[in-house]
Amino acid sequence: MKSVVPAPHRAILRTIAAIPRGCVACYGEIAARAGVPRGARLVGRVLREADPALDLPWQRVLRADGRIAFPSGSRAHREQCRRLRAEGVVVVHGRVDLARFGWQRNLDRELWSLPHA
DNA sequence: ACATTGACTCGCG
DNA sequence: GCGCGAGCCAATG
Repeated sequence: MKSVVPAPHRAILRTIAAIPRGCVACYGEIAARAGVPRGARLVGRVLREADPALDLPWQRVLRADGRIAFPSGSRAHREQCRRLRAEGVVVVHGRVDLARFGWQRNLDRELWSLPHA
C-alpha cells in the first residue's frame, strides 16, 4: 500500500532533519530546499502535526526575519529559545541573526521575488 | 463547491 | 517597531 503521507510532506521532514546543529533556517527556505516553492505554510503545518518521536530539530525553524514563530511569552517560545541556546545559537529578544546562524541565507530571495526588477 | 484557518512572507504606511 | 492587506497553499468544516 502506498504511503498515506504525500511526497512534499516527506521531503520537508527530511529537509528539517538535515539542518545542521547550531544553524537555523526559515520556513520558506526549507520549503524551497525540499522542492516545494512557496510552501512556507506547508512547512508550518508539517511541523505542527509531526510525530514527536521523530525528534525533529524543530527549534531550528524560524520566520523569514529570524524571529521565533510562536508568540513571545508562550511556553513554546521559551522552549525554543532554550533549545537554541543549548546548541550555541545566540537568541536576542526572541530573534536570531540569520547572517550569522542562517543555513541558506540567500537562496530565499531568488525564489520569492521573480520579476527581479 | 465555498469559507475559514494557519509554527508563512512581503510591501507599504 | 507595529499593524494591515494581499498572495500563498493544504487541511477542515
